[in-house]
Amino acid sequence: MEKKNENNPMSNMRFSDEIPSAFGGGGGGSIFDMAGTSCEGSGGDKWGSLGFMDLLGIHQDFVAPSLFDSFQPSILPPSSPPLSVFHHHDDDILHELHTDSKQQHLNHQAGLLSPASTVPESSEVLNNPATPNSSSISSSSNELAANDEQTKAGDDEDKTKKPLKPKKKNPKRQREPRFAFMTKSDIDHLDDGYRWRKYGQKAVKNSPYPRSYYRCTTAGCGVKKRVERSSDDPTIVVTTYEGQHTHPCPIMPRGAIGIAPDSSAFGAPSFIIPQPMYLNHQQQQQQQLQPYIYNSTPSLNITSFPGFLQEKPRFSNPNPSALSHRDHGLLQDIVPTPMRTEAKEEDQ
DNA sequence: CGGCTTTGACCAGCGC
DNA sequence: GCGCTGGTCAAAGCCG
Repeated sequence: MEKKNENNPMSNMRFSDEIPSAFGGGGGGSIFDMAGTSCEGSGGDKWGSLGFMDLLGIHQDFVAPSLFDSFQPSILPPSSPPLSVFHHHDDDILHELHTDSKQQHLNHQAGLLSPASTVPESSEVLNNPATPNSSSISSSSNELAANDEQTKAGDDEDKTKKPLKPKKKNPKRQREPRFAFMTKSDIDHLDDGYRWRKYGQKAVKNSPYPRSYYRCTTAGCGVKKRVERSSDDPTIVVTTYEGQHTHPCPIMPRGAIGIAPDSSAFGAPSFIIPQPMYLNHQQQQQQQLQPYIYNSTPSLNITSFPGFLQEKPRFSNPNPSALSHRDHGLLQDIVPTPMRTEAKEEDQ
């Protein structure tokens, strides 16, 4: 297996709710380099020195404060860039992934859109409440029935096929909220302080890079995460968390202020996702010419996908105000996704 | 030996 | 109904 995450310097991270699987449409948006630090997490032993929890810590130090501040629409200056952290509550995320760019295009054509119009999915999504039980872990009578059928079918074919397994078969598969971010990094699997076990890998359509599936190894914790690389930019890694950890992070990030484990749904910090702010065309072009880069550390970039909004309080920063005094300027280093999308459109 | 990754197969959902 | 694709399972193999 490619235990390639080692010795990797911090990378650039981007936050988003979810990213188009192939990135084809151009995800991406805001990017700002952040200070990179080596991993303090134990996970580093396996997955390298990159500690996501460190990243989180960095967020505190550099990003989170401003993000948190900025996430408050009311206090966002008109020119404030869109936020970079998003999460999903369902499943339509996939749908979004595939339609996101299209939607953004439409949005852009419409000019400055209201966040609501930008993220129709937010309200469309199934929004199934995250159930205590991991959706993929629980079993049901349906499953049992399915098992029976599978078993029967297996009788006929298991000579040549693997024995059928009791797959989950929930009528409406409930999905945990999701939280995704982009990371510009050589490292595929970021160390976020939790322990993950890879349980699958799939080729991604329109992308030469496979998608890996990980599950939190802690007993009873059904959090999953997907990791894939952008086909457009192989240096960008998309990590999507799904579910909530039912346990505290094994490795607390240094200075984990405001990132309480219990409020951290995905092993990621809790953010208040602001309504994305869009720049007008001119602004976008300007920013595009001059990408925003926060140079505290040249290695960490965070990109946002303005198409996503958060609406669950549990993701809100426990104490945004405590951070509000910090560094507002950083937010302005975020480049809105629309820029990229628009650029692509123009290219075509 | 335990934990993890790899990998091929299977299942479910969705679009056509 | 069919095919495609995403997501998951679990045996086998690897590694410390």
